[in-house]
Amino acid sequence: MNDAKRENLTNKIIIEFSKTLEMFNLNQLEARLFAYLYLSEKPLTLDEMSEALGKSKTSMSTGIRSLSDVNLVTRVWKKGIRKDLYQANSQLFKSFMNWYINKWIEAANHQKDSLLEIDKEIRHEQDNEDASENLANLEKQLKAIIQFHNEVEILFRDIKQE
Amino acid sequence: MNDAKRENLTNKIIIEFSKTLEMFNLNQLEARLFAYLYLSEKPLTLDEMSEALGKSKTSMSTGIRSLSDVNLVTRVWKKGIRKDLYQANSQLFKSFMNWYINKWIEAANHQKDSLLEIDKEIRHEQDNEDASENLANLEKQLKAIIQFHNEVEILFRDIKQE
DNA sequence: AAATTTGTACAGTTTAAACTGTATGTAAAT
DNA sequence: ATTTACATACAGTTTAAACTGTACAAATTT
Repeated sequence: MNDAKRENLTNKIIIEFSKTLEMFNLNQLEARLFAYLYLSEKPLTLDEMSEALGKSKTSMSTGIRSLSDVNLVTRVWKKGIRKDLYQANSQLFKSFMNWYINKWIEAANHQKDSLLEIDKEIRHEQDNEDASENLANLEKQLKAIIQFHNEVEILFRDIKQE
Repeated sequence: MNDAKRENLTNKIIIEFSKTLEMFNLNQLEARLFAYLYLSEKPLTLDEMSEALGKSKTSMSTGIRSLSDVNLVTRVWKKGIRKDLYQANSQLFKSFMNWYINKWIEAANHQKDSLLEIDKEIRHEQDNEDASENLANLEKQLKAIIQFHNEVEILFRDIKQE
């Protein structure tokens, strides 16, 4: 009956930890997966995770792949073991912040570029204009939105250096 | 045919801007709603938004309510107009960052408290232990998770002051 | 080489989120 | 006081996300 106690405590931790992880835009499965993996002392196989979380192996496969893609989880080799083993990256703060901040910078930058393209289009439109219409206001708002993207990008770049 | 041109440009902006807004955990409707509202020069009614975004008035109502709840959108009064009028808060960076950072701080803090409760439970468990089991490792990991929450909270508090 | 074990692609199902139309209570207008 | 116009609660529907089981290719074991 002691294993049950331990499992109960583990579950409670997973539930709370997951809530935070979901704020990083992990979906529920990914969050639980990471949390469980982190709490485990040793690397785990897809089958073990499937068993523990009560979800299909396919789900584990896709979930682990997502987490690996963003470097939150690492595949690990152990001689004599055929199955893939995975473990959570142990540097919680560093791993998550690094990934998240970069995601923000990249997104802000990319969308800013797209918006600058649109701005170009507007200005071009304003040139050969029949003067019947006024795009000036739209462009003014657009400029503010671009500036917003700039500020977001700068903020996260600053955080990156801290 | 000039209105069509303008609408086309507006749509392009909305699409790009929305992507950024969704990174703040707005859902698609909320993002588009805010973007459209921001681009509009004047406050809009639910019916106007419904018409413009091609979604039901009920959707507008719930979407606007969400945005109002977090202070991204404000209700506005104009004499002689019976319908509710809404406008986007014009201080993009300030509004979004303020809201988002507070959300993070609150969440990190709250989950940290829950985790501390669990830690208490574990320590209590360890006392009247039949020694048959070892929760030490679990507690070690839990401590690290709590520390993670601490660091997240501190980071966002720092950002808040900049 | 044959047989077994593994991860994952894919089609189909289940579950949850998003959305709509009707109904209702409230406030303004007549 | 009656009528009209409005926002939203709610039940039901549609759409999208999450999940599963089967099948298959790659790798290992026999």
